[in-house]
Amino acid sequence: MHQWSSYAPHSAGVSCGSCRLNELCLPIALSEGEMQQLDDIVERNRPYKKADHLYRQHDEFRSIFAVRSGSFKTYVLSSSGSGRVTGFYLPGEIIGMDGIADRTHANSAVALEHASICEIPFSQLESLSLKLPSLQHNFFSILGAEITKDQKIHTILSSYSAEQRIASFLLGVSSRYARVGLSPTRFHLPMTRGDIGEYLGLTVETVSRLFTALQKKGLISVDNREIALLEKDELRAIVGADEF
Amino acid sequence: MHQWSSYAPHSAGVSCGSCRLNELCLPIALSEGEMQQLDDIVERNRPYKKADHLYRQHDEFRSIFAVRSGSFKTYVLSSSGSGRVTGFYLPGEIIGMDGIADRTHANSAVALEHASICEIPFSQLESLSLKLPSLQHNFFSILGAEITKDQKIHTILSSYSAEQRIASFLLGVSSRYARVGLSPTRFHLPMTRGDIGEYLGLTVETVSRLFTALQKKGLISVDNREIALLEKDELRAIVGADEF
DNA sequence: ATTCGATCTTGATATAGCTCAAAGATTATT
DNA sequence: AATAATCTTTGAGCTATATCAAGATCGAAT
Repeated sequence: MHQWSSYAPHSAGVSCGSCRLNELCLPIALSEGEMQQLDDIVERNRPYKKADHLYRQHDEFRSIFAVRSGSFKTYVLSSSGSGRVTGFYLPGEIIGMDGIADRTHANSAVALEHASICEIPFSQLESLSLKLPSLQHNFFSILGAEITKDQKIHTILSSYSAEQRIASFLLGVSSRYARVGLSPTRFHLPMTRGDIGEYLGLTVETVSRLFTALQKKGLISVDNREIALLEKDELRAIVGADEF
Repeated sequence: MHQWSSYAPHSAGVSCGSCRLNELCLPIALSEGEMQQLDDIVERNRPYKKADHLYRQHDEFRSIFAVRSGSFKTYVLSSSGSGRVTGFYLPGEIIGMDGIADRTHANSAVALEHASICEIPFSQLESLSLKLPSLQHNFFSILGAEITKDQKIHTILSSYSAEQRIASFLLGVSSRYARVGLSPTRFHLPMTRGDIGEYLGLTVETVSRLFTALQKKGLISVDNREIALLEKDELRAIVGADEF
């Protein structure tokens, strides 16, 4: 499946136990012994370059992947050829659950920048989950979180204005960066305006215009893909009270 | 949580083993002994009347539910009070997975008509899944299918025209009815045009107009909520080659 | 360093679907 | 059976966002 470079597969001495993301990932609340068993099935592949695919639509589903560094987008190709982005995955997040149900990936996943992942072969994860109740529980929670996230996007797409979508998107990225200890107010967007548009059901032009508009209102500052959230409360107000 | 009428809880002699939906539900491919163990944790509550809630947004998550008969919708209330429908659930489908991640339901679920369900307490399902590999496997698949379904709606909402959304919706309902052995070409819609609109990100008026338009084109026939799909291939063509 | 392709911005115009409005049909309630 | 409430349809006009177009900027590759 993967071509191995001279890169040592288990380079950087990385293990779940030593990973700074282990409290956000599959091993949450696992004992040391349990984590070791999980570690034994995790494959730490070579890093991915920008535009490398993790898997492609219709590929056989074999593993789920935890993003260790960098970022990915998932997308589907419509018959007309134009893709639609279905998700963005940042460090500490899990990709590939779209293949569980029918053993075939429903999306393609591609790196947006240099990135590294932990590959967890699904059949081994299933077996181990039978032995480690906390692991089974964690994995159920991760699947549940993906469901909740997707349903939230459903609400966003079915009822939010373009401005609300963009505000909601920026706040979402902000809290996802915060989760892994990065700044919630200044961050780099790894995806293009076009990607954001496809994800939110808007055109590139609308995304660009709204970035400009929010900047003119003083709510954010935009320097190409460097974003600063200057007035989070006002962004929240745009989205509507409930969120974030 | 539930008020018990004089209705006998395990009425109708129903068990997973005797349920005509067991090949579409949690017990797929379970041995007789395994099915019996699952049966022991399933609670078959009194039927629900139209507008009865199965659970409400923010309720503590305790169980998932399999629809035995009738149908439900799930929805969220926005701060502005207007609800947005997040899903419809027909016989043989599972509701409540929106509560797994943070132990609190993200949606409300309400019966669209007289309906009955099987309640499966989640903690018992987790315990039993540790003992029955096939059950764990099935539940992973069901969660995965929910994820795949939600991502498909994402694509629909982010890129389809109103006509494509309606065509896709009707074809989707059709195949869901077919799955439980009902006619894929003539069926009753349990939800209002307004519900469909909220679900698809359209207004009632647009939904109504498109039903009329598709009828005028001869692709469907509409008699209030009785729908007949007359030209499935043309509906598929509207949606775009790939689907259904 | 230069070039080429990709990405981003901004403007002008078009349109799909929304909003407002009102009447008709269906379903629930007394 | 009558009444009320909800749901559905249809029309007319409006607006948010798409489309089309053209420059400007960025960044990867030579």
